[in-house]
Amino acid sequence: MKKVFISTAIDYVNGAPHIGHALEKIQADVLARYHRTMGDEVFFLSGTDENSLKNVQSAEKAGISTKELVEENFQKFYAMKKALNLSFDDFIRTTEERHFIGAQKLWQACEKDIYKKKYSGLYCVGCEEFYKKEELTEDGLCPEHQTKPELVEEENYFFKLTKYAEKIKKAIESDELKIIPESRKNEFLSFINSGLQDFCISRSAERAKGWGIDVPGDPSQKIWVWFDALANYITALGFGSKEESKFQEFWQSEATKLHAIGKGVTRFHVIYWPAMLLSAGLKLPTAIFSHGYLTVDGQKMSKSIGNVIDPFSLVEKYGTDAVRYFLLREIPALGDGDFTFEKFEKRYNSDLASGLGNLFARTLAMVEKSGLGQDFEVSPNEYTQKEVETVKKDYRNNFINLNETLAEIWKLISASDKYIEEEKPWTLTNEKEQKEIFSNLLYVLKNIAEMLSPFLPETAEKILFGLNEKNGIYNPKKGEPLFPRIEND
RNA sequence: GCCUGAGUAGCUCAGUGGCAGAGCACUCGUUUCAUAAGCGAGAGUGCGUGAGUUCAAUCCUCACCUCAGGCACCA
Repeated sequence: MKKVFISTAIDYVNGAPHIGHALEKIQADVLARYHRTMGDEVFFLSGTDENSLKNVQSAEKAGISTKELVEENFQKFYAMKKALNLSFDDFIRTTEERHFIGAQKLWQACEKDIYKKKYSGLYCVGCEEFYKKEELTEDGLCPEHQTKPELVEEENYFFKLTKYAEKIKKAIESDELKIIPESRKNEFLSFINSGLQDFCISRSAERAKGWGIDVPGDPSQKIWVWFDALANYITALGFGSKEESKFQEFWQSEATKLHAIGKGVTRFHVIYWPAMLLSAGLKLPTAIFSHGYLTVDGQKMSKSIGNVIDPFSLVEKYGTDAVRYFLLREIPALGDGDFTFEKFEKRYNSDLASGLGNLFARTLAMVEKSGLGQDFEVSPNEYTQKEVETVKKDYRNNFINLNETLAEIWKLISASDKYIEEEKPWTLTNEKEQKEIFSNLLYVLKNIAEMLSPFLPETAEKILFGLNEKNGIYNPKKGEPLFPRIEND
């Protein structure tokens, strides 16, 4: 049995989740469910990143404690699990003790590559942030406060990234660390070739306002959030704790280890994270699945434009599987995509209501009306079996391109509708002929449901429940429409 | 500014050195097993711009334009 570790990015809890967050979780969920259906043993992880300084700032703005803010927003992110039917095996918050312990252990494991260095930069007291010259206004002022930033010098810990450049490059080149999509691979190879520099992995506790994880042995410094955040993937598995069996099983083994992340943070996952792991003498992830971003009506989602789409209200209005379907089918798995209600409803009506839902309904209705629907023994003909096998093959080979895989499944739906039209089974009186046609249709529906189960788990279950099959014997019963049509006036 | 990728029907995209494709949307026809769903037909003439290579370019080369991404401490 293959072991598979799949993670989502851990979200930054200074606000509520939007549909872009939902996209990534759903994609990762599909991959996790897919591997389970293939018989693999899966550990699927998600979580929240709670140690960022930004949380401290957001809490101050909101006039509540950082802890309160983080707790409130964690709840909102965690709620996606139920709303979107996500099958996480574990959910880690970086403020949990197990994470603190593990992150500090990881730091210690990297200690030979960590050194202190003075760092100076332009610091805006108002923002409590360092700015680069380019980020300032033309007059060299803070863009937020229009004040002149101070030149601040701080001693921080740095990590010897340079030491691992070659090894990382080789891992990427050889696909030992596979970057999906391939197009990003070259981007990072050229990034490495342009020369890496050591990076800063701590900030002063004062600047962090006491929020975050202490640097082991130096409480005047906090671990930089990225070093801390990346560690979640292994601290959740018990790294650094007394009970490391999951860590051994799913990380330090030949297990597939895949991180699903947004394209904007790919660098941290293909360069910094591997370097940290190499330094600590640990295994590297095997694949980075770097998805694109969502726009709404062609525009970037932003609070000021007011076009942020809330996944919860979408689910409430259209249902979990409809939301999952739209995001998985309309948005290229590895590219950017656009959300509009118009597109959503179009997809819903044409693919789900008129396509899948209608095919299911008409098939069961026909079988029911024919009177053949009891203890129906299904034996599909060769042509049908072959057709299904062809789709299944593509399904397995190209699964990662989730939107294309769905399109492939839909070809079976369309073919079935054509088949029904050609055969017109309701006009037949010959029972044998009818039986053959229904046999083929029920068989296709069952396979569609099985292939669909990672994508639309509830719908797949409903279809299988309706087909009511045991050992090739079906007792179908028609239920409520899977996806009632959306009527707009 | 530099690097990479992309620019094809209303929309989303596939594709090939030799008469330009699919799905959705649209129009017409048709059917009733079905969620006013299905099926068939049709219209759409479009390969970013300019030049070059070639018997022949949407596909190759060059330049340009537009867009997206990357160019280190941003979850």
